[in-house]
Amino acid sequence: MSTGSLFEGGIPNEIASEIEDIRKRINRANFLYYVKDQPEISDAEYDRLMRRLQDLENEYPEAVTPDSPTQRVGAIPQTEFAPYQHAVPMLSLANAFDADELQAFDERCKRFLGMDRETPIEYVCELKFDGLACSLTYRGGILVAGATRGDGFQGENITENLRTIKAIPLNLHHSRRESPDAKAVPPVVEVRGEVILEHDEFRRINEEREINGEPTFANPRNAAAGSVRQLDSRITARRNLTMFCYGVGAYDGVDFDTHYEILCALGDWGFKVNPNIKVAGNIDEVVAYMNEWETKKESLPYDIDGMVVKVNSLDLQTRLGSVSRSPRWAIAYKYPAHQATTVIKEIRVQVGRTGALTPVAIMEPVEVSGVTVSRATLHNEDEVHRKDVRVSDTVVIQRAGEVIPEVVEVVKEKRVGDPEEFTMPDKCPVCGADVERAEGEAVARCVGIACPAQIRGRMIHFTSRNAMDIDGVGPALLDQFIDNGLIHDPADLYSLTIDQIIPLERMAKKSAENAINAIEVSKNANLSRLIYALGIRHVGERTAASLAQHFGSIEAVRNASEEELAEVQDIGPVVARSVAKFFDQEETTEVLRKLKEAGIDPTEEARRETEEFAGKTIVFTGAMEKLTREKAQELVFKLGANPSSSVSKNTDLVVAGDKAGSKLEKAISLGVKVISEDEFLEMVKQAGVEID
DNA sequence: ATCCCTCGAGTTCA
DNA sequence: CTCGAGGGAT
Repeated sequence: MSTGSLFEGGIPNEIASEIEDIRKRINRANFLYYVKDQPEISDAEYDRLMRRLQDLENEYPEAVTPDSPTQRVGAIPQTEFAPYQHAVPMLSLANAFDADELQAFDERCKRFLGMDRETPIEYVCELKFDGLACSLTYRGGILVAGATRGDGFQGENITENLRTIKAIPLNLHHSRRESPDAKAVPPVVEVRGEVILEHDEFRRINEEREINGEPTFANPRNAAAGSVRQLDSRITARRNLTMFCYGVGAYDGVDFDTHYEILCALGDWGFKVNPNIKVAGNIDEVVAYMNEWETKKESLPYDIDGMVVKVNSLDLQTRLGSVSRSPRWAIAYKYPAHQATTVIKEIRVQVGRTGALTPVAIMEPVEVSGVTVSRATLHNEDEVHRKDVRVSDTVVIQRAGEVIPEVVEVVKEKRVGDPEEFTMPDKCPVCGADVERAEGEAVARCVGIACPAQIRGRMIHFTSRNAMDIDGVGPALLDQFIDNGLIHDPADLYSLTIDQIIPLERMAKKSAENAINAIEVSKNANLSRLIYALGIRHVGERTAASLAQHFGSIEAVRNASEEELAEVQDIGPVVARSVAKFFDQEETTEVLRKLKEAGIDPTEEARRETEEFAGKTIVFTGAMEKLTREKAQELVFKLGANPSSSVSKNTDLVVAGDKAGSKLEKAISLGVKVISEDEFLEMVKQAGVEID
């Protein structure tokens, strides 16, 4: 066995230098790709280098060092994380929720420093990433430890996991900059930042989990936190996390004058520093930055939940110091939260007009994006079990599409004891009739014929805006009619007299007249509205319009056989059976008789095919000024077009009003023609119709 | 049998 | 707005 010049520590010299060379090239490629977003070598070339290094290291295991790029693939599973004591505590920041509170922060700083109000303080504004705060410790420029923030004083040692994140340098660069203020890599430095997951990667992970039947993550932040705290770092390695660095904890052997200098130095050393940083000369510029990002944040490929404002001068920072657990020299401006946590007080079961039983979560009221929310639908029994929502649970809620509240997930760690699982009652909570859930269906239904909840629901539907449009007769008034035995079915509305209404609670003469008047006006409703108003299962606005067009009168629909019904466009066996069954019922015959008696027997106006609209599929979105969406749909239908509610490649035209949302986006991405309300009205005029 | 497109139904708050 | 399911095309 020969030793000597050819061998060093058991490794041939030329091998040692090749290993070193490959590592340098891989590190540089990683830096350019993950930190700078400007790759210089191809993926294939990168893979080739990686494989060569892996081979060499397999052959010479002594050559493996902790900062070798091969070590990013993850280590074997751990049983738990060791606690990690932060040398300098990772403090939390005080919050500001609007511009006034930022101004107050500025004044507080000045007062504390004994400055007059006119002298501006320089601030650094940064985006506040919605991820997991972590700290990285480097000795001699090599990553030796990484930890979560934890409670600020003690976190968890997750070095192995953080090592797998490609945006984190395993060894620090010596500054590439020539400028005299460039900082050399210090012997010891603790760097802080936020580990996040970009939207694309978040989506990819959830799709993968969905396929594997695993629960999906509610948001990128949760996914990032879950990934970073994996006991098996090989899983973390597959999650493509990234990290933005924004500060330092303990450090030695380097001097800084400002926070901005620190950020520049971090960039020089090879960390990923977010480019959207602004040095603001005064607090007004800070407010401008905040306003600017309120909308611009939507276009970022990752989530931010606000911004961070820091006094730039480290000297001033030191003079300001800290109060309890947060520094006086920094503040976090938080955008209004789109999510919040609250507690489930009760899971109530509602009965709809079709008898559908819907579980609804009644929650401790909580503010979500500007409104107080206290209830949210849980859709159906399966949904409740899927999310495993139980009474007394703490849940995360959000407003879907910025409007309708929904329960995102249960915070399992906060569950106390073992609350009972939700079960759908087997008797209707309103009328006590049996509850049935059809084979393969998601909804359970009350089978009661005379269920008051269903009757009430049918009445509300009958009078609703898109049905008979009886303005001034709302749910409260209908309840009184029903409770006083004045009406039993929708047709009874037409035999109500003003003397019957006036004695009712909170009913002035004027409102009574209005109600009677609105009922009278509704007699003019067209056939499709009447069919829709009857509330036949599976018959909504579109199907009602089809039936009206095809048959022309209620009588004709009633006399149609199941087979004849199924011949109508868009009506198949299920809908045909439902319609036939509806008209077979004695109650229906009775209602129709009473309606006719009241003079309600509309015929459908034939559609007038126009050149402009015939055969076109049109979607209306957003708020329009001159017309309601419903009126517009009715109008174009009469002119031969097919109004639709969703945009697809079959859509010919999208009319976008004010504040149009996802439908407009979809139309643009599909290349569907989009016009404004004014252009639409012009088209209508061309078609020879006047709008009042 | 399977996929895609639509429609229907239920829901929240100011 | 979203989910589930019916209808029709493939």
